[in-house]
Amino acid sequence: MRYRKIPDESIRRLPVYLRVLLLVSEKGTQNISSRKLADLTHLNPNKIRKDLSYFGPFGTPGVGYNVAELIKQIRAILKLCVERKAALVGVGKLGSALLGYPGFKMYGFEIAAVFDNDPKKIGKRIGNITVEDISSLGGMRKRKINLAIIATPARAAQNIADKLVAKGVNGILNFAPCYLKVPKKVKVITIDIAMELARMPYYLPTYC
Amino acid sequence: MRYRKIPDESIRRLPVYLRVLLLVSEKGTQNISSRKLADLTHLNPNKIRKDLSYFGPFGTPGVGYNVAELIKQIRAILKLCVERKAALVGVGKLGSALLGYPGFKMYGFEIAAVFDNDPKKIGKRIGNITVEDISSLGGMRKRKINLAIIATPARAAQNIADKLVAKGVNGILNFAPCYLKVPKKVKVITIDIAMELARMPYYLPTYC
DNA sequence: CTCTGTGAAGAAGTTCACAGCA
DNA sequence: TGCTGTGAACTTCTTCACAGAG
Repeated sequence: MRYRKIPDESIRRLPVYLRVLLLVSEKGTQNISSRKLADLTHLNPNKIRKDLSYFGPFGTPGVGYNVAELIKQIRAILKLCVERKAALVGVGKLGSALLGYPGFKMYGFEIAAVFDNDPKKIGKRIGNITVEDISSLGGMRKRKINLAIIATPARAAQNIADKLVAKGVNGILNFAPCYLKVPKKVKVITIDIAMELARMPYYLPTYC
Repeated sequence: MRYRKIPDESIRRLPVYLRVLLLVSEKGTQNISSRKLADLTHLNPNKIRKDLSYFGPFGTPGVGYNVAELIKQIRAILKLCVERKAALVGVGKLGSALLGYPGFKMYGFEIAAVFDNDPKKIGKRIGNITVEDISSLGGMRKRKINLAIIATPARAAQNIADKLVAKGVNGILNFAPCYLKVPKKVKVITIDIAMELARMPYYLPTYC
């Protein structure tokens, strides 16, 4: 495989592959073909082979991919092979939901600290985590937290992002409906829930 | 403007434009240029003009776009000009958070019914809505609900999607981490929160 | 002058089609 | 035979660059 620029879209799909691979792995499946993977993900098998080929020849012609091996490889590509600690900022309804969200574990994420600015919430224990004052964002480096999840109102998000970046965070999952300005080295992924829903009616047959 | 296939990516950006237009509209701004819109959205001004030009010549050379007019036009394109009612299925932590989420209103969405299968939750009042038994999904058509939000565990999602489609729902916002098989006429948008986070480490400088 | 609208060029992403290995 | 890996073709999306309107 010669070097080529790897499409962001391919990176976006790797977690999809990982999810179904973990699923079939639990069922004891040893090998899986790109066609079977395509069935399970509803993607094109050519696309899947191409995506994987950017990183190496992981498969065996005539056989397919070894499930355990491919899981290991995708985890390595995505750098999921170490446990990652994230700070959650904002313990409103959405923040609380994320705190209890079981899905993060499968990719090796742990919410290791929780912050809010509401005095009524600070000091409160949720599960086995104590809500800290947002002004005490320090100690992130010491606690090896370099990811953060922002679940605050939009008006607070930029200010919090600035503070997080200053404290060494270099990846932010942002649920606030706004654009966050950060240094180039910091990666922001924004999930704007209402905005996702907003484009739905366009695809519906309903007239206006 | 001659007919061309409109990129899905352009549709995806229309709600972004709408959001910032509503924002500047509140501040009393009358007109806005593609360059200013680009500043506010962090997108390329050429791209913005191109996106809008697929639907008509909304701007005035030398002046820009009339904010109120463009808001009206984008709402029409996205078919957001009527109030849309959605059913929420699954009143766990995430479902509850979505029920109280204020962001839907700005695009004209209302959660008009809530369903769960937990007897402890059925009949309970949350805000001014009563949780209904999931087996009584009927009456959706009568209540003019044709959108649904699935916030259940993955194992339940497909079954619920089937029922929703049978009851006339033709747009589903799915938070369960799984692929939903639905008829072609039904539009599904899946938000897999953990999966979004899963591709973050790839972009970080951290070694594995 | 400023700013839109748009054909044309360029970049990115997908699919095809097949050589070659098991 | 079955399946991977991959150049090449194709499609989709983005950016450029500029004519023309205000």
